Amino acid sequence: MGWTDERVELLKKLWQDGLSASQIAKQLGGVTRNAVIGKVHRLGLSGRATPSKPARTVFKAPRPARPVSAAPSAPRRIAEPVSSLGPQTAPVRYVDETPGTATVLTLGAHMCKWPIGDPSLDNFTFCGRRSGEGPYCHEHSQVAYQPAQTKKRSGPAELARSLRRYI
DNA sequence: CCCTGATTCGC
DNA sequence: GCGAATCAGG
Repeated sequence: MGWTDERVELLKKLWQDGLSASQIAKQLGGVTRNAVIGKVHRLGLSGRATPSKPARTVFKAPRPARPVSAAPSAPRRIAEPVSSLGPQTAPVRYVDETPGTATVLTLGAHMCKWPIGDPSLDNFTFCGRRSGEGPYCHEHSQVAYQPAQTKKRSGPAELARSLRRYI
């Protein structure tokens, strides 16, 4: 298939709508994403808010490093919250609150290590509030350590299946 | 390994 | 002009 006026027009539209090359290729049909990209370049279109990519190549925000004052040795291990429990865990609705104030650098021994935000982003922080014995503060502990799914599901079949996972 | 766009280069 | 192969990155 060649690039008819219609197809080129559609390509332009989709590209500037923010679709990825592969998505456009799939929608146009008969072309690969390489063909789409090649055409895009030839048309002089390029640079665009790409989804799923900050597209922030060049400058990489030179880690300013916060003031920091305490916690000379921050714990390395990052505890991860248990999020995969049974189906349906809507009840939990703490969320939001005050954004974490602790960074991986300022995170102290007795600070809540509940992750706030996307760890892949640079504004990622930890809850940072006081934590007791465990790694999390009172509130986040409740979220992290939910009872192993209360009632329901306790039949022989379920039990057998759940046990098999640990063999 | 999935994805993204960018570039090259034989056709 | 075209696009597969390849590159560079998240």
